[in-house]
Amino acid sequence: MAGQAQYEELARQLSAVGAVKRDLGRILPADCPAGSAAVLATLGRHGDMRMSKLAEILAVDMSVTSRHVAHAASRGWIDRLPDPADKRSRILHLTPAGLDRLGDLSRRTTRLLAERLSDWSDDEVGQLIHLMTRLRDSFGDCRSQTARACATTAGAETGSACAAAPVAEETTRTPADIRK
Amino acid sequence: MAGQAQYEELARQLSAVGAVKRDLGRILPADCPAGSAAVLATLGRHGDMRMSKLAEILAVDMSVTSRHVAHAASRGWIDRLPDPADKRSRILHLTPAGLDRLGDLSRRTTRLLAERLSDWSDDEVGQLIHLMTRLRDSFGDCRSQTARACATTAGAETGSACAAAPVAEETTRTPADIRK
DNA sequence: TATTGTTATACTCTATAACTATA
DNA sequence: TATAGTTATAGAGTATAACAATA
Repeated sequence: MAGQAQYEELARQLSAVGAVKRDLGRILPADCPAGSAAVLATLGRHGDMRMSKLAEILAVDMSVTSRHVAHAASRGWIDRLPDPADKRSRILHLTPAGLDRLGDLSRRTTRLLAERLSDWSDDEVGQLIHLMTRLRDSFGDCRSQTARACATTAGAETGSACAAAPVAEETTRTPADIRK
Repeated sequence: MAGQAQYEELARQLSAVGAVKRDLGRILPADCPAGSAAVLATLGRHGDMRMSKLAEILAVDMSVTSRHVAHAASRGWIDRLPDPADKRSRILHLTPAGLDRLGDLSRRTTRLLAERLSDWSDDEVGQLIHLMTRLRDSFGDCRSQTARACATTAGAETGSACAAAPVAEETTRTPADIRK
């Protein structure tokens, strides 16, 4: 465990990372906001999946995911195929145009990172990736009942710690109509 | 330097950190949004400073800073004292109430981090802090002409790399009225 | 004429709630 | 009755632009 001063500093640095994210966001093409870019990147990394699974990976409410996905679909970057096993479900699938777009996004991001981190060693970048991944895992990468599905579809995941601390709320779902 | 796959993974993890930030944001008191909390934390860490300096540290446009500061000031958490050296300027100063509030924020944040990172070693937390600080520095902690002031007021800063790559735009300032 | 700070406006991201169509 | 997904609405963060006061 760490001391209070360390936690405070970590909180500050987490807040400061926003500046980096904003910089990365500024190089995106005008018709592809960060939300859609995240959708494309996630599908590119983990393959086809359902809305709920995507919402879980992105750790945002499904309503948010739905909007980002709708935008990407309207541009023809992804298809929302029917799920033969459940007619309520939709299988998200990257189209060739989506792959193209994703390649473009990758090049832009890579170029900026390579420029900014030109004096970083391969090992340092690896360490940062490792620690950030661990951080996300510690903050409940696996929440609620859908947690089991974590390692199912995404085989080459990051080695998440699914048995960590219990998390109160459920992230990918909103309370639903509990009319008291 | 690192490879493209690493940069792509780093970009994904940077995006994913948003979930952690959102979790931290959820434990804030209702009258203190993240923007105001960042203002208080920065003043608590670096001491009194001007608007422009604060905007630079937060790496957001000064218009944004102005709004966050106005909110904090309206709650009595900070004073905007006149700058004897420049009547256009204002010196931001934490009030006793602001210090109280900051203490509260610190306790909330620390509690959550301590809970989530209970299985992290002191050293691991330190490494993450180190790498995130370095990341922010690499992304132009010091931009534009105000860069010189970086180490002036904040002595115990983080050892930023002020002589890094040249940055195109200026972050704490908007184009101003260039009526063509 | 340039700079400091403020304000108005617009856009993105997010969560909550209500709704549909299935299960 | 519960779940998958959609949509409407509201709140926060940010950037751009225009403005006021001062340098």
